[in-house]
Amino acid sequence: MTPNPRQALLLDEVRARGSVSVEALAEQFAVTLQTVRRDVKLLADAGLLARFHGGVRVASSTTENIEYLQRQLLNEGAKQRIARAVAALVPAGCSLLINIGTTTEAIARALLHHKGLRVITNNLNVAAILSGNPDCEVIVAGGIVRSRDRGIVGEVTVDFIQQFKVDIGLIGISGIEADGTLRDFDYREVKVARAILAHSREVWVAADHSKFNRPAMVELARFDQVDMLFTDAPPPAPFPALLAEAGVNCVTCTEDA
Amino acid sequence: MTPNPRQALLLDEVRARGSVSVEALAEQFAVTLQTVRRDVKLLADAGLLARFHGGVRVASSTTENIEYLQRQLLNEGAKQRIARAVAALVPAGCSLLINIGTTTEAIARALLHHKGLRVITNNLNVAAILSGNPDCEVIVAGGIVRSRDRGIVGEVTVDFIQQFKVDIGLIGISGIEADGTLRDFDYREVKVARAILAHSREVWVAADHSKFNRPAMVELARFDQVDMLFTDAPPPAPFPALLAEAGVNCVTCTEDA
DNA sequence: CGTCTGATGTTCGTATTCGTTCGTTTTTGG
DNA sequence: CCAAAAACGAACGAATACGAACATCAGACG
Repeated sequence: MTPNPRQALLLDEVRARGSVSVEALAEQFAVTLQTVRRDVKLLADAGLLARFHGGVRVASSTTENIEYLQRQLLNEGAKQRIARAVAALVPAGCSLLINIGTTTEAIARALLHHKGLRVITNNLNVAAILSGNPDCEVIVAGGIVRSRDRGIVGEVTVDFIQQFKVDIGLIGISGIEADGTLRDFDYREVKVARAILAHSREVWVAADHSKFNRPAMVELARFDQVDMLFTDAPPPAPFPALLAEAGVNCVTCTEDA
Repeated sequence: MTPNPRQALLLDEVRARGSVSVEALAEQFAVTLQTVRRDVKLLADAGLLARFHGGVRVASSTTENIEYLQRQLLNEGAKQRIARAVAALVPAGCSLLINIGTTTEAIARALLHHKGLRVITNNLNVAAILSGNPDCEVIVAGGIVRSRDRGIVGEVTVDFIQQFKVDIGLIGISGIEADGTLRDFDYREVKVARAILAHSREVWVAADHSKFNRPAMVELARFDQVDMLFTDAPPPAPFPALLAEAGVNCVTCTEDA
């Protein structure tokens, strides 16, 4: 027989939240744990989901890359709050450029039910997540896939992005230094990010509080190139002054928003 | 067929609500469960609805991922056998072009532990799967992502692929007709597949037995362009003769291999 | 008026799904 | 390294859904 609607919803749920416990799924669908396990086994056997002890996650994150998985779990709550805040401000029908980062992936999940978006990305995970939104045109940039985080980088990628001009450029960032510079570790990724900055009418940056004062090698941009900054806790000094001076609109999504 | 007015209303109802239980439909139209089942069977056989145990939902037009889920569960065993056979013949360190299809995804999983591969693909799932292999350089083609199966298609994609020349072009296929033509449903995907054919030194086709004599719209290639064909059951007549004539090396992976 | 045909209701045997229980495996915490 | 706790998977049974066969009824048609 054809797949159960519950199984389809389960798949959606996992894709929307990244990873869910068996227990949470059982409660949500009002069935026993055993039934959830049966559904989950079916979907996992088909390669649509990946199981782990205690729960299940999207198959696209089935990497053996421990480091990346850890990063993904880090500050999960904060990322989701930031993602919701960003999604709330993205109007229907606009065009976006989204780059690499665990935060931007959370944002992609939060955009799953937006209408009429056009998204260009160099992040394989973002593309996979948003392809689940039938009302969203997803364009993926070509190039070499980094196994570390499934980002797409390289000369070709930059060239590809330069064909477009979008409403909002949405970038995650590795570090924000006290001199008002946004920085990242990989210069290839920085090249892509710069291309995104140059081809967006507005630039939004998403960064949880751990990124402030975190050193990173390659300079990506300065505050005055940024229009909005989303974070989960008030930035420490001297950032508020710097942000104000540069005219950055800073959105802080605290715990109880 | 004479479209019963009740059946038309039933169809409307299901489309409006996404999915409805048989019981609810019986109550709504004041008929017995059995009658609803008869209607539902009729409409499902006509491909207008999809049934599941306990109810019915809209056919995959609105929720396309369901259809994909179904396809992925279909012939799972056969796909895995084919995938293993293909993987066994792929030498270490070679370059591959892999296109869209559930079978090619199974192949990607079977290639997870190969060494030194270089893979170019227009399939987001293949790219995601193989990015888990640290010993594999994955290059993804840029372009528009089809939400249906996460394939990447479009002019840009074709251009992108034409930059390369690889050892093996690996393509999945929708239908193989008795006149020796390989066919697919989407002409955009066919354009990509043709580019792959043209830029591979060798062409391998993977197709489970259900693809033989399955009609599809757009001609992709002819047997004489193919070097190897992988399938899970001996091809019916007249295919063996055609394959031999065209010089195609046919690998059959039967149940107990 | 009788019969035929097609649609619907009824009954019953079969198949599927889901919850429960219990033994096994994995994880965790000392 | 061992033991407790949690999670998993297999097996069984109850509830439910399904489909086939047969009965019933209404309208068509000679």
